[in-house]
Amino acid sequence: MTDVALDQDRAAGSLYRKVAADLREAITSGSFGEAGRLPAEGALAEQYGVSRGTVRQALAMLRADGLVTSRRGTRRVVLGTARVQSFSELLSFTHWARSMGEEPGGRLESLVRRPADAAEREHLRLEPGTEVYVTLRLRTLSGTPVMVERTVYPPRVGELVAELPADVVSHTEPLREHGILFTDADHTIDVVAANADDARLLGCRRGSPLLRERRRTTDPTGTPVEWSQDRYLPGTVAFSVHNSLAASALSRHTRESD
Amino acid sequence: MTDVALDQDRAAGSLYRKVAADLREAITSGSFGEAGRLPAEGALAEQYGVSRGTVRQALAMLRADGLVTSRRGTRRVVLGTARVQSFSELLSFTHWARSMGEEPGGRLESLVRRPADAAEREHLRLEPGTEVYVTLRLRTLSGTPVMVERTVYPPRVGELVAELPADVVSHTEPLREHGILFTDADHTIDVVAANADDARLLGCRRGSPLLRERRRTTDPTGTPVEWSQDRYLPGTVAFSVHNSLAASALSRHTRESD
DNA sequence: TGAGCCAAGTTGGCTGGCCAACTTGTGCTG
DNA sequence: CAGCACAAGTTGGCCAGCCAACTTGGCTCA
Repeated sequence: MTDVALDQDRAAGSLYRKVAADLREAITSGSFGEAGRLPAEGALAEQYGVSRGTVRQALAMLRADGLVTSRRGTRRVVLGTARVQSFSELLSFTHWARSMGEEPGGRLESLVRRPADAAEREHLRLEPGTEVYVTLRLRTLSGTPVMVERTVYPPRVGELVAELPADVVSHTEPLREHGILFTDADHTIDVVAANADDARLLGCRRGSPLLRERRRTTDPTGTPVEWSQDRYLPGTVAFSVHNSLAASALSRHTRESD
Repeated sequence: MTDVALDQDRAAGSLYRKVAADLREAITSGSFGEAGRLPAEGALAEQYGVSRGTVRQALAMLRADGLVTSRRGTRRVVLGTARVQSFSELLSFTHWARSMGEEPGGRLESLVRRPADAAEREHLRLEPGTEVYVTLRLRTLSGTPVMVERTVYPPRVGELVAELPADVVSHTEPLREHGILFTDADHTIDVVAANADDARLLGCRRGSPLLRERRRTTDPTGTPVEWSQDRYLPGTVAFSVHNSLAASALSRHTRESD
């Protein structure tokens, strides 16, 4: 809460991220009370030794995460002290599992290289005839199977994935070290019936319902780096979203439109 | 794209919203090409006759919606021309259905008033002994049932809902006219089995899978105004989310934690 | 006592400016 | 011809200031 707190590298680089991280911690630890009020922007600015604009930038992040309200004329109010997962926890099964204290596992069932079909070319923005790498992995939490993951990689990424040992837990971490960055993702969530492979791997009956998440991930340049389809056993996970008039990131659509 | 475009009340109030709305339309109509580049911030600022800061505020919205990238050193790149639904389309079944050209319908199955249980008090932040209004509604798209909606309202809101005719299609619209505003929502999405009521109303078998969305909505002050549980027939809808390192709003968690 | 006015406090919005970090293309050099 | 250095262009970030819109609580007045 003091200037000293900013000296710690609690967040990368920019001032407003540090302020946001500090405020986030203060909020979730209950410093302002459950439905309490935040100090005024001006007071925070003085406290952190930054301009009001920087404080507003930090508060906008907390606003988007649903931690605080923001309303002209009144101090900001603490909405909830619930922990908010970071982006990477959503993107990486491994990272997510570890942040919950569970032990993530993964077993590569198959990895094939073949020409991309029309849908894959569309999603990964590839030229006709381009080859893709397709993986099928069973994912476990503390030993119990929870998810089947089918991922299609473009050549540049797939070549690196193919080099990885079959028992490597995380794919995204070694990819990051090779300069493949994951910065944006579009997710679609619905329900499907388990096929024969799903049933065999997850130990459920064929036709039993699975929670499906389809995801296209891109790097900072907007180039697709992965197109994945994950199928979860019901009861193991749920997806949670916050949106607001101020900053929305969620939409709902019918099956046909995708 | 010109100053003239800003004269139209395409968006409420603030300049940056108008700029954002205009750019959004230009992008989705393909003015910059599928994976084309946007003009520089400075050029846009001059074009719209606003400061660069205002343009940046507008672009931040498009960034959060996943329409454009943003990367230091390079012009912004168009990520996708896919239409992005507005917040209200997510919040209101009625609004959402109409935006797709479908005819939304709703039939009130029951409305009871009773003391809130522990979970309801928790979600709506009510004092022990407070009474809530609980509705059960069957929702249809162009006549076919797609969703069962169970909503719990706090007294202030429930009193208004109870006054509405049983066949009114939209609840949120009349509520807005009475000063009840919906500005923030937390959603949780998972799979459940249909119970007897679900099966009867939706015409499916008992135990068959449904896509469940639980939602707590708050007004600008952070006061909860509704707690709802919607159960969709599989294949009728999917939920779609965009997130990015820059502005994330999504998280994933296990069943136990909620 | 109750209603309404009013002033202080607070956030929303916008401007103009400055510098740093990064990308890209150009042109030079070995 | 390959590779490197460099400059121009662009976005990220931060600041200081100003005004408008709105909320709240206290005060006044009937």
